[in-house]
Amino acid sequence: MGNAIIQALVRAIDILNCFEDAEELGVTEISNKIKLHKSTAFNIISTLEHCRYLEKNDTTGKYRLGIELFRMGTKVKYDLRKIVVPYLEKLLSQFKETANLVVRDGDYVIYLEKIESPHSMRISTAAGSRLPVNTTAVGKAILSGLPDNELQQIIDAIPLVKFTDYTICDQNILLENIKKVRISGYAEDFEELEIGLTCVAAPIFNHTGQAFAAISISGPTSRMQAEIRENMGKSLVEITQEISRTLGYKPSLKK
Amino acid sequence: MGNAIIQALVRAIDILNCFEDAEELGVTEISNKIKLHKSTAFNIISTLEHCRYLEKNDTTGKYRLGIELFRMGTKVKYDLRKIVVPYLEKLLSQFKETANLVVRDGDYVIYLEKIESPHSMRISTAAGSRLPVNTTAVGKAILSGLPDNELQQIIDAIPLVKFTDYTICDQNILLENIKKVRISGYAEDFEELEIGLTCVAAPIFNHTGQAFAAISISGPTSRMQAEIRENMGKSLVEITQEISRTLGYKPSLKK
DNA sequence: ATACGTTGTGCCATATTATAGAACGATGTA
DNA sequence: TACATCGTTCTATAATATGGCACAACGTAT
Repeated sequence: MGNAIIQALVRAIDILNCFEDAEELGVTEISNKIKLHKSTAFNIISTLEHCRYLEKNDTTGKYRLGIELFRMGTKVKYDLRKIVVPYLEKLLSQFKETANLVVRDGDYVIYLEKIESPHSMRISTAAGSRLPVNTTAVGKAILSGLPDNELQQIIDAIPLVKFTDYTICDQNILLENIKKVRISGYAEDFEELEIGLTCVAAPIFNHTGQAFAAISISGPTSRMQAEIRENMGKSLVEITQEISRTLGYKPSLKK
Repeated sequence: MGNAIIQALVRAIDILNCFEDAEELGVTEISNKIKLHKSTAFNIISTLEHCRYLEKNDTTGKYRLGIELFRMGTKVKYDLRKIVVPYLEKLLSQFKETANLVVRDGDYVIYLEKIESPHSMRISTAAGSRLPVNTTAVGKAILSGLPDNELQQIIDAIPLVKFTDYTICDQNILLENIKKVRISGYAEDFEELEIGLTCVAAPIFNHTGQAFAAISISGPTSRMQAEIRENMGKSLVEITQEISRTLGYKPSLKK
């Protein structure tokens, strides 16, 4: 596994990752964070600055993520996005609530796209954000579409972090919850991530039969009554089946 | 100048840059493009894949930009964005046309944000795109806010690429055009980038008195009559002056 | 003012690391 | 069947990053 990996590059990416929770960092701060000699860190940082992946704030002397990283980030093409966005727009016009597309990234889900009501339109600040798979409807939807061994493996691996009083922090309850999702085809999240926020989600399968993405509708709990959620669930299942078929999924294997 | 630059890292970024015009590339293709031995390229590519900055398409065997690059790209914080977006929204509601925020990146401008009419709302595909400074209203706006020597330097350096019949490809005409911008305070683009597209833009100054960004309004030529453009220009100048002051600009130096 | 603890930055010999050549199996083409 | 071309692995050697040391600049406390 640990072969043919260029270390200088990995270290550079480690440095970039330091900026996940901090907006601006100095050379020494970074070198402490990832246990790298100040001089080495400086060399890498200088290189990243030279390539505009980092920028120096001349007034503070510290560094921040650079414009080139932003630019290249926008170049990442997800065919999935092109395929799914029209469906999200359809969902928005149907239910007048925010529709999301997420993909699985290991033990996390990453928001790829968010179609909101016109009121708050703009580049969504949530796009690109990352959440653990157990705390969201989309996470549970994806989990429900994984084979049992992989499902168990993830649940064993991740800490069930409590976000609200309703967050499911018990493995067995989570597993039961997911079994129900497998029957109904869609997952729900009742303020498990945030008080006042309710979500409905369904998984998207690829050609190998694995759930790797999901779409959801999210809205204030007050507007998400049982009947509406059921309609949303049905629509989501219909749509994800269509998308999965587009992606080459044949609903023959594993339920 | 070329000191303390880590080459493996620069090569990795060169590889990422290969994907600007191509969505999927193979190892050999990349190694040819940047004149790197296949084996070396493979090592770097493997590392980037390991870090999820590249992804392998198992069916084609080729590589594409990865989700981690997207995710980190969204982490790039531009305070500027936070400051300017409210103004863009104000412009949109006032003129009902698309409003943009760009920053200068050497001889180019990069679109940071684009606020569009509700009709086409979503993550703008144009955000992150890069255009030469001479072909756009925003580019000319920024040029007008640079000191003469720097202005001349850029104009000498860049090729004046022809996009449409109206693109300004003559240095002298471009310079005269920019002098007019300095008087009026705002720049205009009459189908110089694209037939049917007209823009009005004004520069944003930082605390050192240099123009480093600009905002613009763009719309179909048919709706952008002289009187409207004048109103837009006035609004843009007002707004950019306010933003520049927020950023610490003191309109004392250089006109 | 002086002294100290930081900071970011530059230099240089050494030891670690990436490099590029050759060769592999797999796939596609003539 | 034979030939190209693909991605991938291995290895010795050559090239490179490393990290110790030192410096100037800044802020803080003596």
